[in-house]
Amino acid sequence: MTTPKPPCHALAFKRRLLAWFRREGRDLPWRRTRDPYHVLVSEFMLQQTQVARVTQYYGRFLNRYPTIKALAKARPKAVREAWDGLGYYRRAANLHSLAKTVERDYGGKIPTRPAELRRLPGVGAYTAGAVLAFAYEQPAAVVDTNVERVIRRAFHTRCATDAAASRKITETASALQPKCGRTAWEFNQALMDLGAMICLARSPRCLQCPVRPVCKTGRRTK
DNA sequence: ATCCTGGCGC
DNA sequence: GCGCCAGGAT
Repeated sequence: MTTPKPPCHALAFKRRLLAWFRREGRDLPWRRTRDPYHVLVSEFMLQQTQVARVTQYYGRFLNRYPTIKALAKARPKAVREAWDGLGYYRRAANLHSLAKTVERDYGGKIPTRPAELRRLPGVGAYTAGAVLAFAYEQPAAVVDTNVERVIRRAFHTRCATDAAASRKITETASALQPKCGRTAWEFNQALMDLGAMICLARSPRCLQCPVRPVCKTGRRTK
C-alpha cells in the first residue's frame, strides 16, 4: 500500500515546482554532496537551527570529522566542542553514538533500510526520510513542518493539523514522489525551499508562488 | 496520542 | 521569564 493515487493537479504541481526550483532553489553546502554521513550531519544540525547558522557550523564540524570513522573515534568532549554554538548538545551526543553504532554494526556504512535508520539514536521519521531522499536519492517522503504546511495548503485545504491529518499529508507526499531518484531529490528539496521561501507559515507569498494556479489555497487568494 | 527537550522570540 | 516550536521518544 505504498503508492496511493496522486491527487489531481499532481503533474502540474510537480512540473511547476521543479521548474521554479531549478531557477530559484538555494545553493546550500549539503546539497552539493550525496555522502550519507555529510547529509546526516546537516540534518541533525537543521533539526534545531536555522539554515543561515548551520551553513557556518557545518563546514567547521566536517573539517574536524570528515568521515563517520573519524567521528566514531573522537572523545565526547571534543565532539561537544565541535558542536559549540549550535546548542541542543544532546543531538551531538546522539550523532556521536550513531557514528559508533554504524562503525560497529554496519561496517561504517549508513543503512539504506528505513527500519534500520530509525533504530539509530536521534533518527525519527523525518531524518530517516531525509537520508533516503537526499543521500541515496530514493523517492522517499521528507515531511518536516514546512513541507507539511505546503502539502496541506496545496492539496488538503480543509483538513486539520492533528495526527490523522499528518498521516494523510505524508501519504500525499509519498504519492507525489517522482519515480526517478534524481528527480525525487530535486522535488523534495524544492518542497523545502517553497516552504522556506514562499509558502511561509504566517504570511505566504502567494503572488510569487510557482504553484499558485494549482494550489487549493493560493488559487483563491488575490 | 502524549510527553519531552532546550533555544529563542515576545 | 514564559510559551512556542520542531523534532524524537515512548
